[in-house]
Amino acid sequence: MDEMLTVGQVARTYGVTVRTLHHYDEVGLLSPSERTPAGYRLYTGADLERLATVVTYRRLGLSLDEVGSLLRGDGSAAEHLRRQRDAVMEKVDELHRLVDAIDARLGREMNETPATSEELKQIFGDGFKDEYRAEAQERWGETDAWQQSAARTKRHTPADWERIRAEGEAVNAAFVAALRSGKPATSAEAMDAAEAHRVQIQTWFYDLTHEFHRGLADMYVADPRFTATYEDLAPGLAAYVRDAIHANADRHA
Amino acid sequence: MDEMLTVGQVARTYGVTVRTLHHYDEVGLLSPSERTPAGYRLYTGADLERLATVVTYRRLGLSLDEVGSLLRGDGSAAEHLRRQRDAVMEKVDELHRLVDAIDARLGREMNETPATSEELKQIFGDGFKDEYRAEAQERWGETDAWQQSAARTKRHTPADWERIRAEGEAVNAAFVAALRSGKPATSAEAMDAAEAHRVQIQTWFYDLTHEFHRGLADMYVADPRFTATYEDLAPGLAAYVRDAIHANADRHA
DNA sequence: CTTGACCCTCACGCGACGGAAGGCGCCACC
DNA sequence: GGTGGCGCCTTCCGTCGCGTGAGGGTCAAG
Repeated sequence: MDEMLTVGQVARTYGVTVRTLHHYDEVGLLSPSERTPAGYRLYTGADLERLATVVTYRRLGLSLDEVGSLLRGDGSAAEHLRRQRDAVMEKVDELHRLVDAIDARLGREMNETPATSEELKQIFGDGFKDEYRAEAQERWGETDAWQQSAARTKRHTPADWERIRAEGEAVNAAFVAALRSGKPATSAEAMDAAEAHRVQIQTWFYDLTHEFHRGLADMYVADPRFTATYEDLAPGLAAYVRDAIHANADRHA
Repeated sequence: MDEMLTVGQVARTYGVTVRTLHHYDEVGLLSPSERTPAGYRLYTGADLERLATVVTYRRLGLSLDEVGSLLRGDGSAAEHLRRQRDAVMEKVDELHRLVDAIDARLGREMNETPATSEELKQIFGDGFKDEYRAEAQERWGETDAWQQSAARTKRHTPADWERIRAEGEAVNAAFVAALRSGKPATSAEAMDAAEAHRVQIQTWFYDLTHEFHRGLADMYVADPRFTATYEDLAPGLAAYVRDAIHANADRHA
């Protein structure tokens, strides 16, 4: 019943090393409740629960000290997590600025070498886009999503676009596969594809809530280009995708 | 002319500590080209360039070893920079996933513990979200337009879809032509293409007001499939189409 | 010639473990 | 009842990228 596990077993099942468990024991973060007469560490169910918490917190980048105080209960966990979240977001911003800096240097680097017509087209296109971006933002750029999207797409290279397109096709393929196999739009497969779709947008463009995702889904059925593309892939796919996205949003509500 | 700088000056201008420079010297990553008779480190312009590279690489979280091999490695500066850029983007993605994980955990923390007044405030703040959702529903939800569209698309034959697709391509071509010829998104050509787009949707799908057309336009920039498709046709086209539609809506207001 | 800012070289410390050494415990098989 | 092999124990030193002194030399200004 109350199976006790040794370090090795615990390490394997929780994806940490024995040394790490020793370390947690040393610093008093997680000491096994029992020992065999020979001194073997024995971890109880409660120990394992605690370990699970430690492992997840660690994956969020918290220090062992922070994890410790979280487990001792001083300071709400939510507060800690929000702080951590802020720190990560700040880092993201910093990296974005870094990308801008790299792009600037790349631009200078490219200018030293004679630009090919292809590159000129790129540069011209970018300049063009930026011009309208500025104007557009002045007039309509009030939504958060648009600003995020604009900021991020500016940094996408042609290679990025290619990758985005490829990823999009993969998501489409997943939808088609789910539909072809007769699974309903509320099936896990369909919803997973929907979630993948959402995550892709979130990764490359802007933070997409499930609610807003619903809006996109409706668009897919409503817009001819989109619908035609989907219907070309498989009849009924547009509506299927729409329903899958709604189902996925329900699932995450 | 060739001003040489001492550690302190270099440290200040590059935002690193003196100790860090000493360390880079110790490990042979960046040794100043010269020294004064008294042993003071003197950094030349070339040294500083190298340092700039080191600093940027380091900000990406690369180890000193990795930075070293990159600097020793045979590769053009542009190649370096592109690698650097990819690394940053990857890191950004990773951090985004981390934020997601933190958010998920935050959600669980909030649900498990009885809500304090502070948290209640947070939740009430999320009432914002409900408001947002109501607004989204109003804009994108189960309006007449969507129902109309859904009803109509069900009756479309494969031949219809093919025709819709062809018409859509024609509209796209009009947009591309306008963009390529250097016409602004507010030009008559661009706006006409936008109007053709609207009419097409109206005939095949549902009554599309200019106001609602704006919503579609924003989606073109916001959704990767659309954006990627448009960007494949011509860089900057997605934003161009969006702006043209808005301009057209302004014209008809 | 002193003052104070700057520079030098050791050299130890940290956080979160990795890894090896040297030895004991446990189980299976002969 | 040996014996081999694996797992466990503790101890201790190594790693990475520096921070932070200690103890002392250098340099320009007053």
